[in-house]
Amino acid sequence: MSTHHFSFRVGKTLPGTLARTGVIHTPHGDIHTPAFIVVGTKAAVKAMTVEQVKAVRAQALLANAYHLYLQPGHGLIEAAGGLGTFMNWDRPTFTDSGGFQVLSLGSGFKKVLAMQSGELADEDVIAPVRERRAFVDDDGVTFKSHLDGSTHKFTPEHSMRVQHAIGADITFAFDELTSLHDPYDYQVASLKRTHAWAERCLAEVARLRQLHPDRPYQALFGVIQGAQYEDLRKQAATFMGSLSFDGYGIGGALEKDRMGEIIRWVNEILPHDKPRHLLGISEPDDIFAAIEQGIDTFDCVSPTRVARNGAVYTYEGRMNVSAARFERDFTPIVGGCACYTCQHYSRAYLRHLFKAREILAGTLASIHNEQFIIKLVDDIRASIEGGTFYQLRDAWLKRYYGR
RNA sequence: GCAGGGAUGGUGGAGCGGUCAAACACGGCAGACUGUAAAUCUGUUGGCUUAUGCCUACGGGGGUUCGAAUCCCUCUCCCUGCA
Repeated sequence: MSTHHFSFRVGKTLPGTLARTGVIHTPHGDIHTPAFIVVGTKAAVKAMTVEQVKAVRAQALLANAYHLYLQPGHGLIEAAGGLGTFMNWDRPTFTDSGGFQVLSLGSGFKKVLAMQSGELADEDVIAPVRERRAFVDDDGVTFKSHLDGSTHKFTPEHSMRVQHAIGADITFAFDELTSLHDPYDYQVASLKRTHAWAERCLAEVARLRQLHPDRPYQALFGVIQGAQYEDLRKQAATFMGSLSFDGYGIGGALEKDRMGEIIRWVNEILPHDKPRHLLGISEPDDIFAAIEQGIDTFDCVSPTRVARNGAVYTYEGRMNVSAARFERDFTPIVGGCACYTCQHYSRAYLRHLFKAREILAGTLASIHNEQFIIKLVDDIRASIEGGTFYQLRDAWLKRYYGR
């Protein structure tokens, strides 16, 4: 198997489900799936060194084309020898296309990401047009930089060129994210646009590969949209599955209550011999549901973001370690946890660091949270190999959510 | 000693007769965070009880007034000038 190519091999499967183990082979090494991919948007996992990220057994890292285009300036990472070399990360890398920013800087700017359709009022989810910093049309997305307000046009071709220059092993097609609150008509129009963009991404990548035959192979994953609608998700999986992508991302608005169901619609249709990445998900119940329905990899900012804001994972659920009740709790976050933080520091010390606004607080909490979620996914992988998936799932979820 | 200026809730600091349990900031407490706009954002923050309720509170005491953190007298302490 050439180290300069990309491949995916399915290992064990779980009868009666879409769950499977596997190995994604990339020019920078293998990823044993299911796997949690840590997020390092701007070529850094926030508050963590690469050594710390390796120590929590992260197999791969995902950065973002939008941020790396704006922040260090276009061309710098390419000049540095690519993303991995630049940031001293020698394992596999992914880049997101900037598609998420269509939503997070557009209709979802300064809003919460809705995970249930009826839960919130539209005005809590949809930003007024005048406040938005991203505007979509059929050609692409016009961004007003969150850094300096300057205007940048991202098209499918542009995103692929940026990702090509960054040099990640796995790239994503440029897509449009919608909100659960966008009307059906808009979801239809948006999906059509995302599909047109997918074909443009494939064409541009083909052009770039021909132009630079010496470069290591960069895989391209197409992204399945369609929000919470079964017909649109299936249509998306059918169309995208027929194109020559190396793998697939499942993205967009996912109703939490129906996460597994939505993923199943898609994964029953997508080619079974290609990897499937679930974009932006890491809550434990979602992870179990997604893996059961055939998801191979995840990425999510939640473990580190939540950590910087004082929340840490335990087997009994997530807790805010800066709470007063931990003032004199000299036990580790999780007894027996193998992470550096739990091996050396107490809840009381972490609480102190958060109250004292010490930067170390976010680092120690991030180490624990990343380790916790990575271990969870690793344990699930082992349970599929060992045929104990359901035992692990039921016991784990009961302990964590108390239900 | 004389003249002037101050003393406000955990802290700093507004208010200068009623709409003041008292702006605002910080601190405290609680919560949220799912392809990173965010080491961020919400809520709350005298007590009792949970109400268009009562009590206690704006250095201490005493007044004026229907009503005072706000005006007057006095005491204590602090600051700035002049001696």
